[in-house]
Amino acid sequence: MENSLQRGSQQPNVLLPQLLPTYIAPPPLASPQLEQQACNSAAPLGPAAQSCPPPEVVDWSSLLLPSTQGLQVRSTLQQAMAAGSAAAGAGAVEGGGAVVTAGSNSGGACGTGSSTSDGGGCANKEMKGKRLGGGRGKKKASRPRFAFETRSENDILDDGYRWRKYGQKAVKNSACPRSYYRCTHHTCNVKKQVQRLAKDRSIVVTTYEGVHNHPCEKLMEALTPILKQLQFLSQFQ
DNA sequence: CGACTTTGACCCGCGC
DNA sequence: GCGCGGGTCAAAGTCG
Repeated sequence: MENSLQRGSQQPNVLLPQLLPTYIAPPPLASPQLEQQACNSAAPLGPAAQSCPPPEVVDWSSLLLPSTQGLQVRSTLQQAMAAGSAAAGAGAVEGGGAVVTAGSNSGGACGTGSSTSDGGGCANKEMKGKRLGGGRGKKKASRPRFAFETRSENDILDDGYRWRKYGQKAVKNSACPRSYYRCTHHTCNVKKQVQRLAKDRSIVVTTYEGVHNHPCEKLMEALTPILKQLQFLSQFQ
């Protein structure tokens, strides 16, 4: 295991734009469509992929710029998102390479697809029996969900929230495994899927599902001093 | 010791 | 009805 990468804080040390799914309520898409979009963007190989417009490609590194440029991009993306990503096709924000550091999520080969018989891993297969009561599996939740692409060397975008990985799976027609993350906040049930494009591994497809019901700690941290400064300065006007 | 990742197995929806 | 594939669970392992 090489989870020596981002232990404790899956986030890279770079604070990505907080625009993400958070309080910009993502447009509730018709779930089937959305799912398909997310699907297609994640594994655009199938024939159906053609019918689905490509999601936005965002260069996070540009968003990190302290200048207004970053803000511009943000607003652009926000608009795109607000415009209803289902309609997609929205303007693609694209840029050069990413500056983001911190190791990628390794991932790599895992029990692929329909569970390879590896022999390693789970020692006690008895736990199979235990699991019977867990009626979860795939539930087509009609929660707000949207996907977008980012160009980054990082699999995990630091959107200011903390995520816990709860699964990884190889996806059909894609050489890259898909990782599943869940917001670590107790009351928050937001999930996200992360997968690299098979044809262009520099692009990460992130699919968010749900809306955070709690403030973004990092955002608040970052904004607090600024707000204080603004308050202070406003006294002299 | 707690938080997190890894990873095989399980569950279930959907297409055929 | 069956099989496939995606999504989730949870034990085990790792790390700070």
